[in-house]
Amino acid sequence: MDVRQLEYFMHVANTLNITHAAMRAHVSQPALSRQIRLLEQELGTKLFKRKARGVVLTETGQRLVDRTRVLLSNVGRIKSEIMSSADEPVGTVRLAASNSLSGLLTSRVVARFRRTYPQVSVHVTENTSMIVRESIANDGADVALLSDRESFTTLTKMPLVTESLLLIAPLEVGLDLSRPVSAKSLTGHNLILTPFPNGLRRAVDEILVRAGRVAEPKLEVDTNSLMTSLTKYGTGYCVLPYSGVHELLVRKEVSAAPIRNVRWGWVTAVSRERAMSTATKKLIEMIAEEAKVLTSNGTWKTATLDLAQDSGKHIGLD
Amino acid sequence: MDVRQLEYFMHVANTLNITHAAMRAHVSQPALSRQIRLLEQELGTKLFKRKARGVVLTETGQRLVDRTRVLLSNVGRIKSEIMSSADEPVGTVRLAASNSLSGLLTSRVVARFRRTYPQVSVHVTENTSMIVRESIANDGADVALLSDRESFTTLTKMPLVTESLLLIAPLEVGLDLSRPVSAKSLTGHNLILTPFPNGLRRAVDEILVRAGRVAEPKLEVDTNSLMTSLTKYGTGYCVLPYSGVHELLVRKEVSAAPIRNVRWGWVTAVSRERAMSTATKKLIEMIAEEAKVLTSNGTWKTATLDLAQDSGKHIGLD
DNA sequence: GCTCGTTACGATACTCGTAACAATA
DNA sequence: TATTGTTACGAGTATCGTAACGAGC
Repeated sequence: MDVRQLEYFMHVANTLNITHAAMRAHVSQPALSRQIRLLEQELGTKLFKRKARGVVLTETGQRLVDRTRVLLSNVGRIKSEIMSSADEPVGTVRLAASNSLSGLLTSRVVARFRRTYPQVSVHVTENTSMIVRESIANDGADVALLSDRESFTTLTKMPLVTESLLLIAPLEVGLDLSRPVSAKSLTGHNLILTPFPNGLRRAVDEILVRAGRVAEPKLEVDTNSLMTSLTKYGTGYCVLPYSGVHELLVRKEVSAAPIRNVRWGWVTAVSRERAMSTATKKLIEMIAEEAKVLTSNGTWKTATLDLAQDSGKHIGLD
Repeated sequence: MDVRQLEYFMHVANTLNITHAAMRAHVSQPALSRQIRLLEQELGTKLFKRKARGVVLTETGQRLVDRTRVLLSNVGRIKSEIMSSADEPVGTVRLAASNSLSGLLTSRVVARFRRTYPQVSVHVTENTSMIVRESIANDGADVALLSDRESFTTLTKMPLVTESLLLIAPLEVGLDLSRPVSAKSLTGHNLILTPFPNGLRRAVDEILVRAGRVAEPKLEVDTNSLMTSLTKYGTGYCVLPYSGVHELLVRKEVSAAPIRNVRWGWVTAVSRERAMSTATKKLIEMIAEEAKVLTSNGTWKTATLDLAQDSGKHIGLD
C-alpha cells in the first residue's frame, strides 16, 4: 500500500472506469488494473465491483476513498512544506498565466527560469484570468499571473504592474500610444469583446457605463489572438492591455491608444493554504525581476511597477 | 516520497545511525544510505548532517520526522481499518501468549490456524503475562493471551477460561489433582516463585497472606520450564496453573494438587485503539474454539469455560 | 459488435546487496 | 585502526506496455 498505488486507486475511484483512470494516471490500462488487483489482494478485500461498463466502489472501497483522500492531501502538504525549506529549487513548478501576458512577460520569465534552474520542470498553462484564478484556487497551479480584477478569496495576491488599457484599431486608423483617447471614443465603432464572465469585459463595460453607454457587441470572442487578428483585418476595434498587443505594435500590425483614466493591474497570486516550494519562490522572484526590467527599459509601454522595492525578494511565507 | 522510503527515514531518525537503522529496516546499509540520499534529492534539502559518528537531524529533517510520525500512523490505521472488513484473512497476525499456555493452548491454536489459513503469516511471541500485556499495549501484537490479573487500560479483554492454581511437587510426593490442598499447604516447603512484578507471584502472595503467612522464597526463577525442572528434581515446590504443567503431568514427571478456593483466569485481549483485521478475528475465534474443545473433552483439567456461548463468534467490533 | 476489464509475456527500470573506497576520531 | 557513510557495479525483482483474450450489453 504505497502512495503511488493509492493515487492509482483514487483515479479509478474518481472515474469509475479503469481505462479512463489509466489515461489520467499516465499508465497503461492493464498496469492500472493490475495495481488495483494487488491492492485488493494486500488488503484482502474487493474495493470495486467489476461491471460490464466500468467499475463501482464497494462499501469498503468507499471507506478507503474517504481515508485516502485525506491521507494523500497530507502527503502533498508535508511534501510541499518540506520542499518550501529547500536550499535549491527542485521538483516541479506550475505556472498559470493570463493569455495577455504571453508574449511580453510569460515567455521571458519561463525562458529565463528554465535557463537558470534546468533541473526544475515547469508546467505552464495559459488561459483567461478567470480560468487562471480557478486553476490556482483548485491547486492546479502553484503561481498565477492574472488580472487584479479577479476575486482573491483563498489567494494571496502580490501587485506586479499596472498598465493602460488600449483601444486597438487597424493600423490605418493611426491611433497613437502617446495620444490617449477618452472613454467616449469606444462608442461608435464595432467593438469586439470577450464574453462574460471575464475581467476584461467587466472593465470595458465599466468604461462604457462611465461614458453613459452600454456595451452591445456584435462579436464576442474569447481568445486574444483571434480578437487582434479580426481587428487587424478591420472587422472592428477591441480593447486590451498593452501587454496583450505588444508584439503586434512592434510589428506595426495594428495601432493603439491608451484609454484615458483607465488602468489595468496584474498580480502574482499563490494559494494561501499551501506552503510555497523554493522553486515557486524563485519563480515569483523572477517574475518580479522581469517586470522591473520590462518597465524600466521602456519595453512594457504605459506600465508602472507596483512592486515593493528590490524586486519582491521578501515576498514569501517567512 | 513513498511509504517505504519514509519508514526508512524514520529508522534513521530514530537511531541517528544509518548502519543500525539498516539492521532494523532489514536492508543493507548502502541501500538505506541511498534511499535517504534520494529522499533528500527529491525534497531538495538535507535531512541529516553526516558526522564522523552517525548522523544528526537538520531542522528540516526534524520537521519531517514530526510530520511523518503522524502520517505513518495514519497509514497503519487506514490499512488495519480496511483489512478489518476483509472477506478472507490476509497479511500478518501477531500473537503474544503467556508462557504457561504454550503446551496446552497456544501450540494447538497456532498449528490449526496455520493449517486453516496458510496464506496468513503468524508471528508468535511467548513471555510472562506482564511482558505480553506490554507487548499488546505497545502495538507489538494483535492478540494477547494472558492472565486476567494484569491491568487492562487501553485493552479490551475477553474472558476465556478459569482454571485452578496447582501446587506442584516432585512425583514421589504424590500430590493428586483430585485431592485439593489448602492454602496452608504452601507453607513449610521450599517454594520456587517468580520474581516481582508478576501476576502469578501476586496470586501466590495473596494465598499466603490469607493463610497468615508471607512469601519469602529462597529461589526466584522467571521461566516456567526452569521452575518445573527444579521442582521435578526436588529443589522445591512451585505454583502454576494447570495449563502450565499439563504436559509434565501427562508424562508423570511431577505431581500436583489444586489449591482450594483459588482460581486463575485467562483472557484474550486486543488493543482498544486499533481495528481488528479479519485474520485477528479468526484467530480469536479459533482460540475460543480450542479452549472449548480442551475444557469439554477433559484435556484441560480443573478448567471451566468463561466464554459467551457458541465459542465467541460474536466477539468483535461490530 | 462495441466497450471495458483481465491475462500473458517480453522489455524496462528500480532497488538491492557485495565489495571497494573515503573520511574522521 | 575502528567506525561509519559513500560509490560502483552486477543481480534480482517488480512494474510497465503491447498484444491477445474474455465477458457483458
